Amino acid sequence: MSIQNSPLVRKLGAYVSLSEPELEILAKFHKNRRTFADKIEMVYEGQSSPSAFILAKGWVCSYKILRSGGRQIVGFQIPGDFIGLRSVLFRTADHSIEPIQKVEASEVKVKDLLGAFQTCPRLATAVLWSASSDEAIVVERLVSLGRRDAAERVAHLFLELSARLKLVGLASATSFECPVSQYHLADALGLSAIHINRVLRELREDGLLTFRRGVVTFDDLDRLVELSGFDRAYLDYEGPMLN
Amino acid sequence: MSIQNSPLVRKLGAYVSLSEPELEILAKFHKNRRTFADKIEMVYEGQSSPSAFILAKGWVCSYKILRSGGRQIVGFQIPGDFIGLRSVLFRTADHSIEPIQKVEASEVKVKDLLGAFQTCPRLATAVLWSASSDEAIVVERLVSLGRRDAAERVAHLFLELSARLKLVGLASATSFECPVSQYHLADALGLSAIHINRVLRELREDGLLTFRRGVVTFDDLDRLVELSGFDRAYLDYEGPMLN
DNA sequence: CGCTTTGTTGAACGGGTTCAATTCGCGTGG
DNA sequence: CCACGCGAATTGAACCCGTTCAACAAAGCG
Repeated sequence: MSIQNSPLVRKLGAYVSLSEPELEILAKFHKNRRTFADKIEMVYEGQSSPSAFILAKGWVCSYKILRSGGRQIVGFQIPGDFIGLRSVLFRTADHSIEPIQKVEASEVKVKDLLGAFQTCPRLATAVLWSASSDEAIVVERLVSLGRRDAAERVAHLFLELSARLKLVGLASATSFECPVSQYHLADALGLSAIHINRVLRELREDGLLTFRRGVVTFDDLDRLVELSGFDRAYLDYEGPMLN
Repeated sequence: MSIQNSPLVRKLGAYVSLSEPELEILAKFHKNRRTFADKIEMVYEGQSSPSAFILAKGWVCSYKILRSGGRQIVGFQIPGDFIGLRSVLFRTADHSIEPIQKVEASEVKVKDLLGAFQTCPRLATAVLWSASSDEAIVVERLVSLGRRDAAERVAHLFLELSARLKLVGLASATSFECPVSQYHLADALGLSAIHINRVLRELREDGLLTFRRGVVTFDDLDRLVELSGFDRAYLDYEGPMLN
């Protein structure tokens, strides 16, 4: 895959139009490609000097473990996403990161990243933009956990994932591959896996969506949007905002 | 107050040591001081080309309204905090912002901000750092809403606020002024105001903390930290990380 | 082919909500 | 100075969404 078509460039290019030298730097970041097996932490909470990664293939989730034993998944990352940027900036990981399936990712050193910011300020702006976009996603999930019921949460999460996957060409209008288990969904949405199961059945029987064998299919997109209060605009970008 | 002692400089300086020209730019941002009355939105969801602000005095909250009528408060901002940065970057506000009491804030234009990034890349880095710190706070609240019960949520929020207020010199070791109502707490923590009231009573009767007449007092800090699973480190910075 | 992980279903329980009513604190005007 | 009004705080009782415990089925994998 050429650098122009990599998921990362596709994403950052949506915020800031990138020039040759900037593309070169990003190309350099794409070296050091490594493979990680699923269920083995890439970063663990409390780790010092953790690495950041650019995810090239496969999904990972970032989460926190509570003393009580519970787990809260903060988000799912898909190809093109930065992983662990915050942890790198703060020198200590404030959350763990685990592949959901076998993944490929490029390691990015703090020094290289901050160095690139000095050379190409526009890159810093693009990354700030990307980080803000990630925050918008976390905020939207916060709203889900705070004020939406179980069915609304599930519908909203799948719509969010669909929108993000479409951006990097990994989802069609009504369907996408989704490698997460019902336990993942439970830990992401603040519910029990048992209840997730029941809600998925209801959504299926109501003709809203089907999640089976790692594939999500929207059976009635309009009603899903209506049910979950999903804002169709919130992950839509119409060309670079900084030229 | 000199620019060196403003809450904003105090905060950004914790991430990146700032040079003269950088301080000058920040000083310029501090012009345009405006006053806002409480309960009147400074920014409303969906607003196009909203302004960003640097909060100088008083508290505000940012929130989203759901079609169902419910409200989810995403966070409370205190003096020194950036407000609406994300909305400015995306040209459209994805949340509303409302003063909790009468506040003073300086307006910051997108153009000036992005311009400053070109001139002073270190400033872009500092703002990225600050934004990452804000995200860490949102993530921690996400964990609360997902996996902590009502008493843990309340305790954790007050400990978080205390840590942030201490950074800008607005809290003592065991007490701080907190202008929010029980309705604010409910909307921030995904609970009903009625339940917040009961939980506050329990915390008080158990000798853990007292919230009365706009003042929070920690009656037993250690047990509060233990109860809520608060990470004492997560808002602690030990000097600039970029010199 | 056996074992582990994931998915599925039933029944009892419980934390938190909702509805309804009362009280407190405090600024405002008579 | 007191009556009034209004938002915020309190309390009680019934209800419900989602949990927990327990069991079993299905799918994936070495």
